[in-house]
Amino acid sequence: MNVAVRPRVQALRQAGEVLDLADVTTSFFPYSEAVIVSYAPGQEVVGEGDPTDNYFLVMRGVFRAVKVTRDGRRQIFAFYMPGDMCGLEPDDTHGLTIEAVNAGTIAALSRQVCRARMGRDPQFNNAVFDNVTRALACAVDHMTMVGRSSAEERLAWFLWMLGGRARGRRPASVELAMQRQDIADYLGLTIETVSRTFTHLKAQGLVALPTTRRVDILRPDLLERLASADRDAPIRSARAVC
Amino acid sequence: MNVAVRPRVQALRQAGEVLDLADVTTSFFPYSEAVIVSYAPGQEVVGEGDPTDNYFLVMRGVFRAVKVTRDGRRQIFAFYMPGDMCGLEPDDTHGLTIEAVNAGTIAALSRQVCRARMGRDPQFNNAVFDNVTRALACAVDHMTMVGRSSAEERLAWFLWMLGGRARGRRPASVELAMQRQDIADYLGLTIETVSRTFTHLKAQGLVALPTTRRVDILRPDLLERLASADRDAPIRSARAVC
DNA sequence: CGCCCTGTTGACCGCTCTCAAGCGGCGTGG
DNA sequence: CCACGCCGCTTGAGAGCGGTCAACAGGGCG
Repeated sequence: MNVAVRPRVQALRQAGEVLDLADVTTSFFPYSEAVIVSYAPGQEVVGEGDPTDNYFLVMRGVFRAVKVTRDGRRQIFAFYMPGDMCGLEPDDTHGLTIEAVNAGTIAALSRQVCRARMGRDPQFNNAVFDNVTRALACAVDHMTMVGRSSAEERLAWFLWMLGGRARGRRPASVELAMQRQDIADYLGLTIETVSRTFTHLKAQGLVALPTTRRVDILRPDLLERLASADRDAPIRSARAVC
Repeated sequence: MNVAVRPRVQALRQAGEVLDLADVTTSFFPYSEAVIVSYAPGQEVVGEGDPTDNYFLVMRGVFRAVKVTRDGRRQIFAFYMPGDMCGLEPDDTHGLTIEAVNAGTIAALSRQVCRARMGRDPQFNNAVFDNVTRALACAVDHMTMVGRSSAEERLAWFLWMLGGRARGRRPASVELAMQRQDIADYLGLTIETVSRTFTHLKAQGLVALPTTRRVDILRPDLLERLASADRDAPIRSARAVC
């Protein structure tokens, strides 16, 4: 585990590896004590039940928020990408486990310092508040999918959402940072159903899979139609925390 | 629709109709312009797509946050009780419809004034921030149930959660403010499955239903075990009533 | 080459949905 | 007072989607 302090933030920013939102937020860190930590794939940032000492800001890579029941059932609540904040809990222990999906870097912010800063700095407070309400809005869509949609619709929505999070225009191809089990646990399905549904989408000509981790979107129109069980909703901001 | 202003808050507080949390929050309203509105059962507070002009604080009654797809599928994201804030959206339109489940009263707070006040008043900011992160934490459990549990587990969890929201000790009996369709849409089930599952829980002796709207919890131990999505857990003592 | 890990495919089963009928409380009106 | 209709809820029969269990495929790597 690679631990460093402040200068790392500058280095990452100068390297252009950090997205805008992270950039905006990190501009507030000189006042607190951000600890930058790098994680290997699968490594745990915090576990369920750990004390809520820190809030986290993703700098690089993809992280996942996981809830595991005692008998082993697993639900992924969100994937966090650069610029996303996570670990904001109401109580003094974490209700979720946060893990690195692949190699990534996270900034740990003292919860206490963070809260104090929120009280003093409206701009920072707004950024955090916006992040949390955005996470809530995303959870609404996520839950509607998990609760009310077919496997095909869920996967289409997932791919559509990933495409929407890219910078700039919606890409014709999305990279899957996570493996099938993570997708299944995010969508409330089994790994077999995810696999079969990919096959089905391929057979219909909606997507192609040059590799297991890359999805070419051949028919964005049809994919979107499947994805939007709610077609009236305006397309959410591409930066939504999902 | 009954509209009044500030004095109504005082009246309600003096009448003891408002819970502590609402009370704490309303103490900040003299500085903003709270508009108190009463709603009849089923009445809409805001609809999906409406501009995000206000945040809302439930004063009395139960409200629901609903997402409806074009083809009529319905998912309830949350039930709000006195003291809960809702309508906090990141963007300038609501992503959810908020409706009264039964007769209730809500305080509408100008979003702009509210945000400004959050920037100036750390105590108010903390109250709001706590409310939002709590909503997130609740969504995690909710999603885990919808995504990974059987109908029986979902309903058990729902009843267990309602019991946990009561003031003081966990009650032996809970009142269902909402009808079966709302429970179904909250849990991602159909009304028939909810009904059958109630029957099943009755047959097992876990609960009794003196009326369709009241549930006596006869075996809290077994209900909790079902609710905690832990099929492997040993059966706890029948006398372990919280 | 052979092992391991991830992903795919197949066969079968069961939970929940769908469609449909029946029930019971309550308000209305004769 | 009872008859009637409405609405919310329950119950039943049958079907289908996705879960479960199991075998297989393919790529990476020692």
